[in-house]
Amino acid sequence: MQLAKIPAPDFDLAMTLDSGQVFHWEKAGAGFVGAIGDLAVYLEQQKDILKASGSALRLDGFKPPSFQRVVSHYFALDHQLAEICASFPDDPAMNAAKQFCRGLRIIRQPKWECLATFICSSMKQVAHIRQISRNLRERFGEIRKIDSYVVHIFPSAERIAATSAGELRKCALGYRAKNLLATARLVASGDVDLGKLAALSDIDLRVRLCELPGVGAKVANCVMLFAYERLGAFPIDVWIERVLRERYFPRALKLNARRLEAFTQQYFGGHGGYAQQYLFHHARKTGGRRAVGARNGTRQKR
DNA sequence: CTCCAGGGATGAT
DNA sequence: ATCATCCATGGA
Repeated sequence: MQLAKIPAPDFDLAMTLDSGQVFHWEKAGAGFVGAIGDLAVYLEQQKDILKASGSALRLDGFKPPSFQRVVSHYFALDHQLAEICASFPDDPAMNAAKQFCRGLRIIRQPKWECLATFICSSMKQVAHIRQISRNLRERFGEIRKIDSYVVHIFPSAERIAATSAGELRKCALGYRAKNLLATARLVASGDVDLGKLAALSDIDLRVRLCELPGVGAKVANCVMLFAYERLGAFPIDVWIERVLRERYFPRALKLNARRLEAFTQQYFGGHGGYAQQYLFHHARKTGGRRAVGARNGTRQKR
């Protein structure tokens, strides 16, 4: 197999793929197999070199230089990580996360795939989101082959729109099935043009995304960050909320979502999305989960 | 403001 | 083998 060699300094492939922003890459041999849009891809990292091979359904006009550009763009190898990290606030929680997450990048995901996946993510944990993504792809996604691997790419909005809520439920979507179906229909019909939304301001984009079934503030911010390159978008899930409460507001009792959001916007600044991703990944991987022995009765009241 | 559906992976017992 | 826990949106 022929592997393109792509320079990738300041990049940690494994950590990036395991940081809760993308859910379809699988370990394979010394690397990972997955897809970038319609393109099946195998990847492995050796120090500062990313080795990659890809195969499309249509072989015409597909040349290595453009393939390398596709991979570099997807993994945002052009993001100036040093500058981004230097823009983070200087506090103990942030500094620990920054050190821990060296090489973690916010990647550029296809819009529909990202939106659909995060609609499915609501009330789910990473392992389960991966399972749902696999179910959807294996049931509805087109097949590609890369080397000896078989890859199911993410199904289009049109394909999802042509299914039924019952079919989607078989993919373990539960009540998310009707939201995914409704949003797929809006996108497939052209009533919503995800590409055109890219022209909107952050505020307007968030409003438009939140109009879609199954999309609230958290999912909208994830899609803005991971598919629209709005690096200031700061999704607040339970992990991040826990970090914020414990590390930034250890004494505050009344912190509603509105106040938290106002704080994150002004405190973390234009690269807040990166800061959030680093805090999130660090918390998730270092047992940030309050010592699982929440046994002795004291589950706070909610 | 509060309450809660909903369901599969995960880890504790 | 059973049981509690994790979780975001939207509606009551």
